[in-house]
This record gives sequence, structure tokens and C-alpha cells, in this order.
Amino acid sequence: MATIQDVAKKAGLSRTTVSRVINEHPYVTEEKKRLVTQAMQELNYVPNSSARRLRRQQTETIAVYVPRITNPFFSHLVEVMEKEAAKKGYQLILCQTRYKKEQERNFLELLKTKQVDGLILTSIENDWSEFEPYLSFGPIVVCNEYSDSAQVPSVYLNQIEGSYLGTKHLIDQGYTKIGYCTGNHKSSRVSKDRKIGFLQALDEAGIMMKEEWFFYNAYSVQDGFAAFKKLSELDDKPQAVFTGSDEVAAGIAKAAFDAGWRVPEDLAIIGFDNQPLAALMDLTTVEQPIDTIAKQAMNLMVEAIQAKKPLSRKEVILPFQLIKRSST
Amino acid sequence: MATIQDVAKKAGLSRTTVSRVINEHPYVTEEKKRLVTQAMQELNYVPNSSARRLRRQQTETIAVYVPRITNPFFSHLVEVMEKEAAKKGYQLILCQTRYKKEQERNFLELLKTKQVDGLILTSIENDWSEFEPYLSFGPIVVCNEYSDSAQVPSVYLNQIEGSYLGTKHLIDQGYTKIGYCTGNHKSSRVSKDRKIGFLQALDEAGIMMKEEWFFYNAYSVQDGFAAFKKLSELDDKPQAVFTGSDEVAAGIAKAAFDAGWRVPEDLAIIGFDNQPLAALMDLTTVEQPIDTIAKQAMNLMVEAIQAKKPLSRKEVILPFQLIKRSST
DNA sequence: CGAATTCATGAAATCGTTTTCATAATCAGA
DNA sequence: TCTGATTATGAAAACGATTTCATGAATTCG
Repeated sequence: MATIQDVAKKAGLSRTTVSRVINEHPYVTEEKKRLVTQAMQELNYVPNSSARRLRRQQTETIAVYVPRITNPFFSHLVEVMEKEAAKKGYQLILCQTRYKKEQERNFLELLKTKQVDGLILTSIENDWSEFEPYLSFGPIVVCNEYSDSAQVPSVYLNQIEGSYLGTKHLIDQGYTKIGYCTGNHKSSRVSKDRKIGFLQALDEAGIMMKEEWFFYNAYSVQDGFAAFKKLSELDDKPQAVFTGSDEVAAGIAKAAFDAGWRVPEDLAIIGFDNQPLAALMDLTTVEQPIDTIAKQAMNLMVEAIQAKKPLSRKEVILPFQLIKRSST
Repeated sequence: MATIQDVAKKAGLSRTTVSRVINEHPYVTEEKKRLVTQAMQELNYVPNSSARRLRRQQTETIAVYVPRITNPFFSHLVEVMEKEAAKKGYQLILCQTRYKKEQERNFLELLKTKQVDGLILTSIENDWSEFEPYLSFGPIVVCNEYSDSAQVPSVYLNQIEGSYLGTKHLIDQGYTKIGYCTGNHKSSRVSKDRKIGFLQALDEAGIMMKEEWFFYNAYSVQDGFAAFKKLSELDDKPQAVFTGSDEVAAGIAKAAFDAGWRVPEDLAIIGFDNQPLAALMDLTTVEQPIDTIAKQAMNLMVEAIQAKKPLSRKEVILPFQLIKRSST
């Protein structure tokens, strides 16, 4: 491997001048520039990134936390972020937390040991106080999730509004017995807010909710199957069900279909996210503008890194959209 | 930020000794070890990874090439790889080539500039000769794809066998007019082999194929819609269709359903991959053992990095499995 | 008991850049 | 023509670790 020293020697110049050419600094004559470029080519030279990182004290790399990359919502988010980052000369390190607190904490070392310039969190398992101390090592941007105590920028959607929108739609269609089927409702702020919006819509319409119509811990298609089973065994069954994701909605729809139910006549179903799956299964769903969230979050991050000063709290709240299909 | 020097001073020892403690080298008394650990804690010290990378000449990072992370097949692959890599202390850098030759070549700089220790390719757009020269910078492992000229390990499936398996199944079910709907059939070896296996099965059964029953450039659900449209407008329609992915199969199934066709009576459909989507749509499909491919590829890579010697050609060929559902 | 190992530690070299500082040469303005 | 700014270049310091080499102390062996 040729080093900058070799290039310098070959070109009959100093390391400094070579470095200047590489980094496009001013004050190098065309003549020398040519000499250096030629030497670099002949030696097949490329600057060593570890050395550059050390000297520059920056890595041009950003860590992105997701629970699991196979979740279409997150893979979509990551796809757009990677594209955006590459455009600006940054790379992405993928961190799958697997919904585990410990796993999430482990990855924090990346920032501390200066392996990345910053962190984007798309889901949060730990309390914010776990992240707080790491802010001194580099910027953190929250995306999709949010936390009241986090003193960093957050790009997110008002989930209260989103679930309100979906629930209101069900109510407008005339359903009065509405089930609720989502993931965890305790830890994540997203889940909490979704529930608030749901209840708010019911409340405004003066509709009652039964405890047995709540189904929790539903994330996947499989979970949707299970939820339908429970639902179908109730004496007093809901006429419609609000879900936290298109996968769950699809699972319920499939199970209902297999059981000979008609959708939406016997059971109306509304999904969340507007994934390709939703179109495929003709599911009404609440769309989140994933592209925009991802881009905004990445832009904030790159800005923060380049400005080299800590980010302050800032909220970017984007709107939802209802996609009406035949499942409601 | 505290450096190793600060720790050394605080502990009243040399950098060398501190480094020994960090890296768990022998020949340090318990007494000093304790001193160092304490100093590290008090100063909240963590070793700077850039410096370590520079000195050690390795990055503990692996680049993974995928076309798009939103493609469930690849996101599944990456999920498993990341898990496996993390277990061994490596990180993953995500490189989306977007099926573009140029994009793919761009990412090669990562290896050249020593930003990663090695490359795993899960899809190949360029000719192998483009990769060849980069082998001197670090190991490359091919996964899922394969190339005859590549002098590196490849973990893959015999796609001839896979499509043969699926096609044979259709034939066994009694279909004699079989359509073929996949992605590109020219550039990628995977596609080429799939076609060979398909034709082989037909040939063995003495079944004829019509030119108009080939549908190419089908990757997504949308493409499936389009393919069905073309298919349904034919005078002589196939009774069954072999597809290159579950998404395409799902698209065809959905379009067929919307057009009032019954599956499999009016049109039998077979998918590829056995994604959750296939279960949801009740699609018969050819399963690829993604977990195994991913793990094996990652293990080979880590081995190569740690052995520090170039990898030689080696083939790991894994078996397919037919998942029978109601679409055939 | 002396010689040969093994253990324990530190000084200094090293990894390959970028950046600071010094200096010389050129240029512009009065 | 002299002065001060601007342009062009290189020597050396810095980034923060690991590794090599040297050295003395402790231990083992014949």
C-alpha cells in the first residue's frame, strides 16, 4: 500500500503539498497539482481513512438504530436515510436493537469510541436518561419516536392525530363497537399516544369501549392471526378493529377471510403505515410520510455534525393521511 | 476527552501498561491492573477507535451490498448478518446499489480506503473483472449470487434446482401450459439459472413453451399487476405461472382475484422465497434458507479477516424446499 | 550458586494523515 | 523602490492508540 509519503517522494514534493491537492486546498500551482495527481495514479494511491479519521476527529459515518430491519416500516426508513446520507458523503452503520434495552445501550459505545459522528434513533427502548450522557460525544437525532425530556431534535408525527384520524374514519362509517389491536402500550410514547387519540375519537362520539376489545403485543402477521382468534371467541364481538400496523391488519384480515367472515361487512379493519402489503390486501390505512421523516432526520443530523455544535430541542411534526380502501 | 496518556498519568504508569490492561495482554500484576481500571473509570475513558484502527490496520467493520434494503429477501439477509456480525464484534455498513453498476463500483472505495475489512456481495451488477483488482485490499465473499470467474468463496443455492423444483411441482399438478414471470434474464446468473431449470423441467415432461408466455422485468407487486394484465389479454392463456418472487406472485394473485379469476382453478401461481407475504396470500412457493446463507457467508468473512490471508474459490451450495399452499 | 528463563514495566517508534508554523517568492499599492 | 499582503511550499507537530525493544527483577533449572 502506497502512502502519502510515497506519493510525495515520487512527485518530488512534500507530504503537505500532496495533502493539499487531495483536499483541494488553495495555493498549489497547476504544475505541482499535475505532478501529484500523476504520482497518485501511478502508485494507485488512496488516502487511508483511519489515519484521516484520527487526524480529522470525524468519521463520516452515522449509526442508525432500528428494532429490526425486516420490519418494512424501518427498512423503508433506512432505505431513504442511506440514500440521503450517501448523497452527502456519509455512510450508515446499521444497529438492530431487537426491542431490547441492553442491545440498545450496547450500541451507544459506537458514539463514545468515536466510531460514528452521530446517532439517529428510530425507536427508543430505554429511558432518555440513558442517552443523555452520550450527548457530549456527538449529536443524537430522534426520528419517529419522541420523548418529552429529550433535549435534541425530534422528527415525528403526532400519533394522537394519526390514530384519531383512523378511528374517526371508522366511526364515520357507522361502526360503534371498535376493537384496538396494537403493540406494547406502556413503554413507547408512540403507542401511548396512539391509544390517547383512539380513546379521544371514541369519547367525542360518545362511544363506549370494552376492556376485552383491547388486544396488545401485536406486531406481526402471526400476531394478527392470534388476535383474530381471541376476537372471534368473544360473546360480544367488535364490528371494526383499529390496528397499529398493516401487518397486524393483514393478519386479522386473512384469518377472518379463512374463517368465512366478510370484510368489512362482518369485520372492518384499518391498518397503519400504508405499506405495499396494504394495497395488496385492500386495507384502509393511515399513511405515515416515511420518506419525509427520513430525509428530515438525516438532514438535521448532517447539519449538526457539520455545525459541530450541540443540537437543541426542536420538533418537526409531519401530517398523516388516510388511505381509504375496501376493508372499511 | 481523556486519552490513554491521561489514564497512564493518573495511574502513575506508562501508556504501555494501560494498553496492556485494555487489550488483556499478559504480564501485568493484579495490583497495577486495578490501578489502571480505576483510573479509566474515574476519567470515563474509552479508547479512541480511529487511533486503534490506524495502528492495528483493521476496522472491525464489514460492508454488505444489497440492491435495496426494502426488498424483504435482502432485509432478511441483512438482519441475520448483522446479528451474526455483532456477535463476533463486527459492525455492518449498509450499501444499497439500487441495481446500478456505477453505484456498486462507488462503494468499492470503502474497501480500498480501508474503511472496512471486507465486502459481502448479495447481488452483482458489474462484471467480476470490476471486483477482481480490489481483492488485494481485503476479502470479498459472494452470497446468493455467483460468478464462474470469481476466485472467492460463494454461498448460494443452485437456482437451476430451485426453479426446477417449482416447475416440476406445477407439472405434477397437471398443468401443461405454464407461464414464466421473473426479473431480468440476461445479466444476473441467478436469473439465467432459474430459466435453465424451468426449461429443463418442461423439457423432461415434453411440454411446449410459447414465446408469449415469458414475462420479464417483474420485481414488485406492481409488476405482478402488469404481468397479469398482459397475460389475461392473450388468446391462448397459460393455466399456471412460475414467478421469481413472492411479491410478483402476490401481485398476479391479487390482480387475478380482482378480475374475478379463481386461483388455482383459472390460474395457478407459484412464488419464490417464502416470505411472510406468501403465507398471507396462501401462495405455494420455493423456500430459500435465508438464515443459513447469511450465517455461512458472514462466518466465512470473519474467518477470512481473522486469518488475514486471501480467500480462495469455494462453493457452499444449500438446498431449496417447496412450500405447498393453495395457489397451486 | 550461576545461568537461563520468565515476568513486569517503560521509552520510543509506528500507523498515515492533516494542520500549524515558518519561510521564501511573488505581487500590488503608494 | 519599498512595504505589506498574498501565494506557494515544506518541516515538524499532532491525532491516540499499539507494538517493538530494552532492561531489570524474579524465578527456574542444572
